[in-house]
Amino acid sequence: MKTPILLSATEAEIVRALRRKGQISRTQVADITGWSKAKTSTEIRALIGKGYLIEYDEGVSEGGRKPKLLRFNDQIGYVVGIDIGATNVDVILADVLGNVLQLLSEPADVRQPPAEVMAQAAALVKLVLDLQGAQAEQILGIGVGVPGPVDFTRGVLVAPPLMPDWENYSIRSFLKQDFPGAFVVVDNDVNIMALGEQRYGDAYGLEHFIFIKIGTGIGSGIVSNGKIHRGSNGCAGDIGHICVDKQGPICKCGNRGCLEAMAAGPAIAEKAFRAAQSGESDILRRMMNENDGIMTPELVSAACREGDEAALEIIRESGQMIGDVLAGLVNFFNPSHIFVAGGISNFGNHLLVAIRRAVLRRSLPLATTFLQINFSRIGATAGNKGVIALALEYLFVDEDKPFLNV
Amino acid sequence: MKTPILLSATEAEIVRALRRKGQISRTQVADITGWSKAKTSTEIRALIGKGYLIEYDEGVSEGGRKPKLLRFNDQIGYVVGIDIGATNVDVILADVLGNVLQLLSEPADVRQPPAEVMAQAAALVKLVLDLQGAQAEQILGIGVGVPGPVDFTRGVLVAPPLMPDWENYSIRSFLKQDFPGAFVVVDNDVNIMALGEQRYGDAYGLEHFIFIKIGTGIGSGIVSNGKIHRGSNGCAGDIGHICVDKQGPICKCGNRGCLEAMAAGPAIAEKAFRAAQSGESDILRRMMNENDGIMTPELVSAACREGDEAALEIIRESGQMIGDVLAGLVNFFNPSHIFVAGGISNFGNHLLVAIRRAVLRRSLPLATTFLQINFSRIGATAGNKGVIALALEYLFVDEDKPFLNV
DNA sequence: AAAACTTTGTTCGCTAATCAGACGAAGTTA
DNA sequence: TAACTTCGTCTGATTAGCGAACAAAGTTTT
Repeated sequence: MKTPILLSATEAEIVRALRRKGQISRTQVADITGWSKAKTSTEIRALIGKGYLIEYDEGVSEGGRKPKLLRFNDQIGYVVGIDIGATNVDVILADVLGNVLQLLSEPADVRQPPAEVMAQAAALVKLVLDLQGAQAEQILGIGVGVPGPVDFTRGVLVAPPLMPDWENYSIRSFLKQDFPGAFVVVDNDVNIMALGEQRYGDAYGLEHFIFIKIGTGIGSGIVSNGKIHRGSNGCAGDIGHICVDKQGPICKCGNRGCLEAMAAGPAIAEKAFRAAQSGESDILRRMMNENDGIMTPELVSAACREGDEAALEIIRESGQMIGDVLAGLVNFFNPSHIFVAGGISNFGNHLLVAIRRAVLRRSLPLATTFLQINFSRIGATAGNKGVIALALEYLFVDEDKPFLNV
Repeated sequence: MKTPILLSATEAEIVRALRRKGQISRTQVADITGWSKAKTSTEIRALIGKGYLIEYDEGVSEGGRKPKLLRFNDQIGYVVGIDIGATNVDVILADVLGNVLQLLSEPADVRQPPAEVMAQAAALVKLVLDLQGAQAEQILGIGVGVPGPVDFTRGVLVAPPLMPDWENYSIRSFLKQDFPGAFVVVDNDVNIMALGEQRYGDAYGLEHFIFIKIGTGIGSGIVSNGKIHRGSNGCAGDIGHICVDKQGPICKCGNRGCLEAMAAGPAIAEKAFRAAQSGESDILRRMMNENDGIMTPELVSAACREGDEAALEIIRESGQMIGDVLAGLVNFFNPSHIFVAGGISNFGNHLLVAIRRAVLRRSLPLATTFLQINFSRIGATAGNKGVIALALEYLFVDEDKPFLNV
């Protein structure tokens, strides 16, 4: 099967309307597009004939005949999302409505050679297919998220710090071997989380926002004028190495005082380790001892919940540094919303309050008056939702506007 | 006359093609659009009939009959640009091809009430009309640049720090009184410089770049995915108050160590003043004495050209601080180019080198490998070109896509 | 419960948009 | 000078798309 599915300009407009509304009647399509009912009707008949749309239900009457509601035909096939994290691979099987049908997650190590990791991912894809009783040929498209900078049009990583072996490795080519009928779209993991938030989260319909993920590293996804801003090399949003303190500790990137080195998970664990050892915090010390002497950000989170002052202070410091950096970005970019996600977001409101306070203190009033800073409520699943959203984004494309050589 | 000129979707496509090429033959239009020659011919005949296009010359033969080249009809009227700076108002009269016909500049003080400044601008517009022997009715559109945050759709300033009286003052309404036939588009001055650079400068066709203006203040215009990024409140690009030193001097915004307060014109003059007084630099002292004891950035610039080490060090410091901030923005935004303009750009290569060095040191390799940082070669005139580009941008609009209530 | 209205979606005839191809005009090349 | 090219127009033929009428399936009024 040829994919992505090419649509004429008229068909593409119907699909756009349908995507916005989820379900739609013929009359609504005519209203939205401005076409005559006649044209609308024949166009939709054609789309149903091709198997892309189906009449699935009757809507409620508004004083007359009930409308027949249309939606995408979930029988035409599946989309797959592959969310490659630093330590895990998630594989999601969904129908073309975006409903998640199967979800598998496995530990994985992206420092391994790309062929191995991708083979693992491909095996998982075959597994979810089996679980669903589906065939590989039924996969229409695959969206892939990777924790590194991506050349979006080529579907290739460029100079990824976490996974140097992946340089110039073509994820698209690999997946094309096992799933020749499917198109493959690859993007950076944080961009994908931002996309997920925009499609299925609180960022729905927003024009300008920043999605920031704080875990082992710190990265961000940027949406400008409603579209993902990837930058000229696909590495936009890499805020982890913005300098917060010229005298700060040396980061693995070689510079001093990077945000990531001072405020992310490892830095938090490091500070907590010292607080535990020095006796500054009994709670942290106890927790660390119960954990074989290993300090983790999760323990700090637990200590916060118990009200441990040292742990709280560590979190506040992180929040302030993150907020200081965000303050500059708010001045520069003027987003309407900032969404915070990642392991660190489990630290709760203390972190958020510290971030907000730092941003408000250092940003211009005009930029902060309507600014909202919140945790992503879909947080941990934003990536999973995003890879599906990415695949669905390119499931139907306007034949007049070719965009990438999938 | 009704303006902006509304075009059907087909007509709009021809206009887009024409804007890209500047001049075009019917056959080229048919090739670009994919329409039949018949349709192309009749559509163009209609546009000529309405007076929007003219056949102005014959092109060179490519082995057969010579094409008749089309372009916009410069007889249909004029566009006006009003570039309001902190200390000057520039008024430009141009034809619809973007050729500057008249240009007047007058000192002005934006701290005056807006009605006065706008009256001055309107008088200048009438003056350029007289000089050209043209009538007010012939003005099709007016592009306005102002040194403050603009709500683009309303054509109104919001919370402008330099010009508080302008809050909620409608530039559009004022100009509509004197020039009821013209549409009015208002934008921030740095956005406009970025637009000028994109249309008439070295940024031609670039997708992602930052235009930074360094003068009394420091501001930037951002282009993402080929379009001006204005942010959710229209104040994106306001990088002058990003913090470079938490222990720095207090800025007029109330915070400490803002980039603007430490690296812009006044800070440079201040440092030079001290160098002159302390005797650290004889050249600066002499120059200041010859200037009635008043130190200005221009004097520092002159001292640099004479090789004064103290002056050069001041410039290097400014460059480094600007570069430090830009480094963060490069990581975040990943532009392909940064263009530097404003009074400070007269300081020459020492400044640029210091900026580049700081950016290269602190930004990620991937983001800097292909990054170019240069002075805007159209620099001082970028704003003038930008206001005309802005007016031309909305001269013809697609009737199906209303965008602003001009 | 029948009659009158409403809304949805299809059918049908007509108009206008648009195409392919022929053609004349105006060049260049052999 | 003849042969070929390219540009733009013109001419039927086709088709896309509209409005209006209509059938289907509701709801509201009487």
